[in-house]
Amino acid sequence: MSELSRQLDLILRGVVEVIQRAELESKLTRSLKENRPLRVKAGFDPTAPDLHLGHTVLIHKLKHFQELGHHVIFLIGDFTGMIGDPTGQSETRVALSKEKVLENAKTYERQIFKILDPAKTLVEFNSRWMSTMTAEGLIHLSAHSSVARMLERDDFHKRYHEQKPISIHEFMYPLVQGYDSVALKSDIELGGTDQKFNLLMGRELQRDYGQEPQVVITMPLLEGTDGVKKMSKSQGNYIALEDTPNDMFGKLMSISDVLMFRYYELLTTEDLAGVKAAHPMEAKQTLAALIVARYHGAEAGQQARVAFQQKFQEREFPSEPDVLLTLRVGDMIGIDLHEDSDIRLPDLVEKTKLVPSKSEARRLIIQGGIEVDEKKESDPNKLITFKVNQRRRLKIGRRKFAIVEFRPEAES
RNA sequence: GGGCAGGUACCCAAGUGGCCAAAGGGGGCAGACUGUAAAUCUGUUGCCAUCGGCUUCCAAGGUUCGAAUCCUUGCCUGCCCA
Repeated sequence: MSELSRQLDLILRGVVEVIQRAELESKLTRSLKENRPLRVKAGFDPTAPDLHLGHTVLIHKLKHFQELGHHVIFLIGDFTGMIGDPTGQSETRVALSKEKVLENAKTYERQIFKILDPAKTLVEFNSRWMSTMTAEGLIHLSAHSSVARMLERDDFHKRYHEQKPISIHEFMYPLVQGYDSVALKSDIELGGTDQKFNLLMGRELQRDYGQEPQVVITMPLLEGTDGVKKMSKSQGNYIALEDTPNDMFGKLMSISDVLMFRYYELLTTEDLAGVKAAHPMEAKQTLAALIVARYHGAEAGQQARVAFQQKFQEREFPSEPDVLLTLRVGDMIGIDLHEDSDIRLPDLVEKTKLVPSKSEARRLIIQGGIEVDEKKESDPNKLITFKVNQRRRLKIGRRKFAIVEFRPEAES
């Protein structure tokens, strides 16, 4: 197998689309002949510091390029982050302070370097060239595209037809992202399929600025834990790389069986036929353990698996409760320091802060979602009695646990 | 600048003077069930409370015994015309 086809093989694995395939081949050929690595760019928004599994689809593809000896550029869109990606029209994003961006960038680096080789990765910020661009420059840049062109973009198009607001500044987003490719002279840009428009804008701008246009490679979007919408911070359906092992494991266990195969396909190199043959629950636990192990180490993967089995399959009280609550005299009714003191059950549940309001606590009790010391309590007027220094174990709903103790004397 | 249509709970969306804490759907939560925090079914989903009370329908005023609903002003969004 020639070096060219070996590289193509790895590069094309799992991709959705390459624009243009022929250009990719000629770039690779030239790169090999001149021994000049290609510049491969992928951009990320620093609005929240958490990377999630959805991002790793892209990062893994970057990793492939890195293994083939190309230059990988991890672009942090600190400037574009201030514009706010037009997807999800509701909330206006808060402008990030410089310190916050730097802080987020640090977090990013820590996370991506679990996959990428730090020595071979160039981390860039697009504020480097964008924050010094003059208003004149910006207007010149915006002259490179048209409103009609912008409205071709699917989400703009939809919003326009649904009579939903589109702000002018949102049109700037693709332009700035495209200009990043000009500034970085990138040969290839990677992105999710939803980024296709922005990625293509890079090609157009590069052409306008007299550069050879980049090759665009799109990767599938990973569905979030709900199995429908793409994984994203704003949807709350994400699994962050820095989730605790137990959280990560639990979230992975909550995905549907169908979604499990998708995750296997995009996030692991496991043999898919073997996965389908296995028992679904076993397969899901294996997947969860595998992914936890990658970001937290092999041992953490095993531990998370054991903890999960303990907490959910056998429904045991976990070794680490979510909350440790200490009751004081003021919390109790019928106080007698030498004997027992009582507290109303809804008050007790509410005080753990694991429930948003007392009404909610009351509902949970009536619906049978509360256990005190392994015993279901469904009377909302029930008084729970505590002896001095007594500890009780409280289970709230399916997966919240608290230990409550009554200490009349303040300590420390 | 002018004309028109809108702004309802976490989201979408019904409601055009009392029967409205506000239909329906989604999402969330709980229970049952299960191989799982999958799927399915059932219940529940403003706050406080024992009956009952309190604060909500963009905001501020007003009309009325009574307003999500009518009026005024303002803010926001979309469309059309300039």
